Amino acid sequence: MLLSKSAIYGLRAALYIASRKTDEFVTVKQISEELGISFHFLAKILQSLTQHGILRSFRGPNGGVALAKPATDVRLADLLNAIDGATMFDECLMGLPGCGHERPCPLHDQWASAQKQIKDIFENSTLAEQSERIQELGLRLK
Amino acid sequence: MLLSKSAIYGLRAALYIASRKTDEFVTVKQISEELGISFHFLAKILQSLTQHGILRSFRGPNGGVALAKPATDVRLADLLNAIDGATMFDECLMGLPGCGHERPCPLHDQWASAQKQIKDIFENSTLAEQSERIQELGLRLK
DNA sequence: CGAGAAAACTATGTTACTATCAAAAAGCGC
DNA sequence: GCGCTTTTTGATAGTAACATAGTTTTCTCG
Repeated sequence: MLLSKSAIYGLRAALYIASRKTDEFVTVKQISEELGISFHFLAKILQSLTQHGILRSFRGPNGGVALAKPATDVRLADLLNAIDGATMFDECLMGLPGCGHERPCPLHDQWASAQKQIKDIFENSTLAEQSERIQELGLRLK
Repeated sequence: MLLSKSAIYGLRAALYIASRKTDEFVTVKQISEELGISFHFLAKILQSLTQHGILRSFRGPNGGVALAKPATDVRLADLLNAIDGATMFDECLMGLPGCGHERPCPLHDQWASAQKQIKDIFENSTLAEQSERIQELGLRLK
């Protein structure tokens, strides 16, 4: 699996929040029910998004979570980074330390190309763009 | 990590064997020492390659493992398949069941493109080609 | 045939990820 | 202030991947 479950859940939840197009807070419970994700598990994931300044949260009645900044300012890569820390975008396919242009592994060149393409998916797209697409095309998060 | 440790070790070991350009048997111990991989762990991986008809093995003195068929007939994808079974080449990036052209997830199209490129790396290259490159360019397996 | 060498098999331990639960802290409204 | 709601935090299991150790089986060669 390319992404961890945590990353996938966090991604879907963030897209769900952004697609609502409102600043109102949503409860974690509602998100978990809408997307079919374990409430407690999701709560912990969203918590780390909050700590990384991607979401803001309020407790108590009418509380919940919301985006901490405009959806145009949140790249998908930021989400993955906040959730899983180091990603596989820069790792050698064969796990060799110090693999690079000077001391390449056998698959280095081909992998570098594919790697760039994957990297671009997450670095060149924002929550805003994606939620736009979701609403226009009626894409699913579940 | 895109590939599991098992897959990486198996890949490197297979390339090592193919690069020797001889039909003589190599011991698992020698491979494990040359590549810096745990002997027992590697033995288990090579065992499954043997069971899938990619390697052949002999016990006892002068025993060891060798390719079961010409290196030109072994695609890298065959190795991954034998080691890990189902790969991530056909999975949805967001883990949604039934994600496809009709009911796509938000990232489906972009991912499908990157996915194809990765798939090609493993399906369109054989042990023969890669070991050729390794010897010509002096690439490293460790 | 017996000794040694090597793969094959079985078992155990370690770590990280996934998932769930329970309690605490914080905020809202009456 | 009190009770309710909701996030936050900490603790606890289950599971799979990673790693190591030991034992058994099979083969070769003297």
